[in-house]
Amino acid sequence: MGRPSAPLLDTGRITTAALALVGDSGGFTIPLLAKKLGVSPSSLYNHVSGRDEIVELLRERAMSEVELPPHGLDWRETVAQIARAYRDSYARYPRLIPLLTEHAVNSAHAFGMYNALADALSEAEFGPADVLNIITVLDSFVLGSALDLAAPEAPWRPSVEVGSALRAALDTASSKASRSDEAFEYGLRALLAGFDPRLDR
Amino acid sequence: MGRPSAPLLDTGRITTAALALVGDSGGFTIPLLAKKLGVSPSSLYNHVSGRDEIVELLRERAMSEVELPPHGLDWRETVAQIARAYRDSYARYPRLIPLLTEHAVNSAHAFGMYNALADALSEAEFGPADVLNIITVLDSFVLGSALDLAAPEAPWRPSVEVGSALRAALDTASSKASRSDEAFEYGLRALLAGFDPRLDR
DNA sequence: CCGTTAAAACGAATGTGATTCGTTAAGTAT
DNA sequence: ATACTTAACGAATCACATTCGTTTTAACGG
Repeated sequence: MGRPSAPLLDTGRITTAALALVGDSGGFTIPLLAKKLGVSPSSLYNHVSGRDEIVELLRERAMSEVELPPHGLDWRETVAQIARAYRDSYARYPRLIPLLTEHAVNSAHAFGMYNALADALSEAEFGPADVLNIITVLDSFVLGSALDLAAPEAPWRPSVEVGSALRAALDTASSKASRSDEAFEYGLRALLAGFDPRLDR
Repeated sequence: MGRPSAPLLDTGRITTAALALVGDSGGFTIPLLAKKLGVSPSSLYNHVSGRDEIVELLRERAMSEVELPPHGLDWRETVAQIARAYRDSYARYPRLIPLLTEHAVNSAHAFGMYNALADALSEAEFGPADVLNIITVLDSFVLGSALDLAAPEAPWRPSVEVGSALRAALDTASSKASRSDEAFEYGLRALLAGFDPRLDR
């Protein structure tokens, strides 16, 4: 076939197609991706170094959808908005999260977010150690919540040995997504109430 | 070779060897596992249905190491001890977590833990909806914290665009493990302070 | 314009991993 | 003893990620 007049591929198209694959089935393989792009698997390697780089592109794409709130808000409001946007960006592609857990984070967008958090917390009365702890805690909580949302069905429909307290709790659950949403808000509220610049360590 | 006088394999030995593989390199493949057990890859299929079942065995093994605290403690103490034990069981094998995120949870031990949490919270003044939310939040936070611990090195050594607040925060960090430990305790304290039966939704 | 270089596609080939199947030999129950 | 099951093996299959050599054509420098 030789070189085409107009390139068939670029990283943007690869990223979009890969994200669609992940969103559909979670099954993201090079052959499937190539087929979706109407191209041979080896052609991809003219644009990316390998599968891992595609995963990084997906992370960056997801993170780029995190909108940072304006300056000047109350720190609680800033933190809450960032945490929600961060979690929403993962919630949009739940099947993406397991892929992202396999490698380190080096996302430019992620650091933009960390900067915004650090600035807001610093402008409140939080010291540097608290700032780092809070950012780490938020990161863990958001990622964990996204994983909870991605969990494939019924971790909440056990077979045996459910006590009355747990059963009553489970019976309050509606759909998985809304339960996960509600728990995220619940935890976020608890964290914001629990973070306090005056408790300072 | 034919059938050996004494069986070479059982699920316990398979689990132990797999856990050792995961702990060493994170690289857990059937051929490597077979080699470690001194056995041919296909022999494993006489004892487990496939790779996924081995992953489930690993989850169960890790969860079995979670020791539940005695009854009658203050709910904060109960929750704190369970959360720590839960997180420690993952922290012991950080490279295991990415494997576990790929499939649903159906762990018997996990339900024992959920039961203990539900009982303790219920004996305090928490209603069923709160109980479910708190369990979900704890689960997310623990899993996210374990993921943070598993993250392969320097998500905290960025290349560019670090503001002064973030830089100051990063400069307080010691080793990765101790930073992660400290953040976990910090977040746990915040959550316990933020959970309050009287705020009741 | 023309020739050289680099880009971008392809197909074939390699290596690894997961799984299946047929075979063999040794336990186990009638 | 005979029949059935268990647990090992090796060979074979299939999928995936990646590399390489080849081809065609775009882009660029004279």
